[in-house]
Amino acid sequence: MRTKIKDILNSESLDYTVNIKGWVRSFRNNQFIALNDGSTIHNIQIVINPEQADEAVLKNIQTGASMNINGKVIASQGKGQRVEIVAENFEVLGTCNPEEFPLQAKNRPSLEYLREIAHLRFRTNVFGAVFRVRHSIAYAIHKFFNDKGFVYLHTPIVTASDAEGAGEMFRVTTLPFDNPPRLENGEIDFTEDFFGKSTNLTVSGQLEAELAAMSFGEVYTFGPTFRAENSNTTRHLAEFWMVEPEVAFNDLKDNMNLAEEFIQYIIRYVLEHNMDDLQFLEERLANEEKQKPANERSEMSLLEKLNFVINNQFERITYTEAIDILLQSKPYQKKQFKYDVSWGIDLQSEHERFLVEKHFKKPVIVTDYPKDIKAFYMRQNDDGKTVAAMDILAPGIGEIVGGSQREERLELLEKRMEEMDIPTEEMYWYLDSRRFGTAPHAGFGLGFERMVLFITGMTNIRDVIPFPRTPKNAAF
RNA sequence: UCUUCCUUAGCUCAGUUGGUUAGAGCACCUGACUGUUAAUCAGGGGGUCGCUGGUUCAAGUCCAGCAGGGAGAGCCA
Repeated sequence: MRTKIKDILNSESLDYTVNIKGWVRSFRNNQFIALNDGSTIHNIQIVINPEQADEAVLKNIQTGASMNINGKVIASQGKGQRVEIVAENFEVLGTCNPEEFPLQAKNRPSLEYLREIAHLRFRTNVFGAVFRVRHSIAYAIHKFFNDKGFVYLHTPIVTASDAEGAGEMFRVTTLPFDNPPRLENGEIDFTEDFFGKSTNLTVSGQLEAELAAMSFGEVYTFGPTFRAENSNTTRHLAEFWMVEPEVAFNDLKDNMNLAEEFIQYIIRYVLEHNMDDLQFLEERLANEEKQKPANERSEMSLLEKLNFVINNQFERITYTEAIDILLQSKPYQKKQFKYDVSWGIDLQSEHERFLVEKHFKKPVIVTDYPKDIKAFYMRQNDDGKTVAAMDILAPGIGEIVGGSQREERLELLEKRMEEMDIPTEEMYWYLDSRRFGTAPHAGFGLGFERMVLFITGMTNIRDVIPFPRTPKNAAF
């Protein structure tokens, strides 16, 4: 029966026999193996007697090799660790040629290089920590909603809905791309396609979630999402995971409260369950920041930032107030913004960063945006100019949540769809939810990887998903 | 897609105003040592300087194109 390294390190007991299996991180002095099994960021030290070992076996104890070890857990005879394992017998299960294996203990591979060997990068401390934390965040999301009585809804990955306008879509088809069937006017005949119509990968499960919310009251989705945008940034992926709660009878304020509670819950959960990994990631971030000029370094360490977010309420301002703050800001008056500020503009990155990182220095919820820069389904406010939208902006990440109260009034929704050229006939199923027992409701979407970025302090979204899909890259 | 920067050994990087045989640290290999902590010490091997073309007596170095990557912007989560 295999014992996990995490359990040995967490246990107070000594002088018991264990079997452990894992991968060699380093082999020192022909005698000391640092072994890691992924259960924790920490290694355990295995002490072997080189005189008892076959020389051929000894030679195979190389960085990256997998081993099976039986031995006794004892108080460490040396300094640097509390316990160690004296091996009684051991074997190398899988060898690892050091001339070919790139992850050697003393190497300092860059994150960019590790991205090119994403199939091996799990075996590093950084990615071990990141993906254990990623797992915890995913689990915390399900636990949060489950404990509140939400129903987890699996919305379709292949959709025919082309209406939402959340971005460019990936087409799904079985038609031969070199010679597709065509109509008389030359257009491709999608009635011949697998689904009998043009289909794409989903860009959002929101519209389907709204339908289910009209029965269960509280639902959430958590699944892959695809955007075929040619986005090359540290915070965009072509394939990413999104969480979308949708709650009947909630208004915008309820929606904000839910989102804030949700984010704080996740952070609290990770602080409670992944402190070892967070401490390592905090150190990693501190080292990365040392490379930057002093004025670009963040004022808080990773753990300080996370504690700050759970201990302080998010700032809540309306779009109109945000514009006023920007107009009165130093960078605006000194003409340091690249983009002009006036009521009606979409906030640019530089504006969001000023509000979040300079002015409020904490997460900010901006509400009630002009209706012309937001989606058709958002509830129209009485002023006739704005909609009940809310975006949560996080330091270093930008928009981490986008949500709104939805337009539940059929006539107003139909009118807005017509204004925005959304085909109402095709969307009859969506409009039916407003025809039959419509109710006020609200929801939001949280970018899962952006949340992982925020919590781990990593700076590139490609380093918080196992195998990133970005323009020109679908390796592994 | 736009702007900008980068590409030299397995990894991280030097390489001067263009000038002989392109360097360092680590990794790797060989040997020594054996309570080490990114073990240490001595020795050794390792390069189509991203690719293609151009300028020049001479190109890692200058110019152009292409490819890949980073950062920022747009779009958004």
